Amino acid sequence: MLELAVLGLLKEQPRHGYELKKRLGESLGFLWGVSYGSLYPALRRLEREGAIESVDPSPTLTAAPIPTGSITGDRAAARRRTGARRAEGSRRTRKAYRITERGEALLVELLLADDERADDDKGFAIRLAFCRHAPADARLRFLERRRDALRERVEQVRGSSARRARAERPRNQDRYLTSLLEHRARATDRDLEWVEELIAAERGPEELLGQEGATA
Amino acid sequence: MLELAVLGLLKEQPRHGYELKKRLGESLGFLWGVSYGSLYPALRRLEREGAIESVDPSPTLTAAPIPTGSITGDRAAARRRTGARRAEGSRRTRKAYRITERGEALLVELLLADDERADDDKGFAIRLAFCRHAPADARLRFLERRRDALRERVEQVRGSSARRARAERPRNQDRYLTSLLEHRARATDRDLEWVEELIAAERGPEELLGQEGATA
DNA sequence: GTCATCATGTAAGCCGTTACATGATTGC
DNA sequence: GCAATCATGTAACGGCTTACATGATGAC
Repeated sequence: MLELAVLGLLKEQPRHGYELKKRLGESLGFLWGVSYGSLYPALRRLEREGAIESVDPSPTLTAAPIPTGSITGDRAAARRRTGARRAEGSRRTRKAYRITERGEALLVELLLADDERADDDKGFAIRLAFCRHAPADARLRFLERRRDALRERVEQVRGSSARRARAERPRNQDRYLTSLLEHRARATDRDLEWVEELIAAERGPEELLGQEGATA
Repeated sequence: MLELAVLGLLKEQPRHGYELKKRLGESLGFLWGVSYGSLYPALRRLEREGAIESVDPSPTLTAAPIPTGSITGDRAAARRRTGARRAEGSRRTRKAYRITERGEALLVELLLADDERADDDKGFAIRLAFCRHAPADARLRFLERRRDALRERVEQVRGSSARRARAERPRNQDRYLTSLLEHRARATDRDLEWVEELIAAERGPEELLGQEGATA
């Protein structure tokens, strides 16, 4: 999840850890709080796997022809000050990363991965927030998968209610669980409608948004 | 969370681990999957803390006058077979627990604890499913707390949308995040309404449910 | 020169998971 | 006597958190 978010943000532009955390907090703060204790290890992990690479230090570049050496402008300023981060010395000061081709593949893979979180509300929300960085077809599959999961859930909740109605007519002293079940059923129905709208918009953007067409 | 659920179920009646897991899976399976790997350690933890106690083995009882020696009936049968679980030998066969007074206090405490999960949807759902085992006043405070958290969230989401509208008019290529925010705002509004209904029902059960009044 | 902020990292811990090991009871 | 299932437990790991340690830079 964290890795997906990192890759998503790095696809926009190279950034360093601190900035990533700030960005994450700004856009997803309401459903997620990332901490350094997980962010930095994640960055090293991703670098080890070749999904991202440290930008700036040397001419050993594996990937594409992106103009090296300017992250935001103040990156260049920082170099002027410190002397290119001491060329190779004691490390410290900011370390920016850029996404690689492997990273872009990983982004799609993570978006479509069906770990436990695939059917999880929060997991879906986070994925959705970053799915714009994935190609259109992956995005569509992602949404359809969610739709299917929700449909299944609707069935399930219905079954569950039915079972309860049958079995627990005697000791039915828990109106809380009942109410929870009902509320969840309604919420799931709405989630489903929403996702179906998203899918429709994905397929025929012409009439549903005047802003712009397909992104990828 | 797990401990809360365990205490809740044990308040109904004494049970052993395996049974607890089954019950948990039945009633909350749709939002939770408990595993032995966490259940059994939790039981030992709770026993160590004096929140629950092993039922049956000896006449060293700390708590109330509950008829010892019959958990479901087949408990007695099991004893007949194995010889009172070998009195004190190699342990094995079922080990049932009963909630203590300390445990009942802990149940209330956990219900009202404001750890991170207090403002968390899933956390609330699980608590709600078991809050019927808490006294009425604790239940009411629990619901009010949730209501307040949701109200705050509504504000927050509104603020967030406003900030986005102001700041990101230029590079607004993410209709996904926008849609997510809107959907969440609506969902939160509905959650709030729902909780307010629960609170109303809690306060004046007369007209809202014909089944039974306050439980505790 | 010192304080706030930017920036990177480590260590310990929490709360759960899966996978595995083992034993007892029941039904056939 | 053998399989299914009931029943209890351990080990290793996962992903994330908090708290802590440290260092660089810029403002005053």
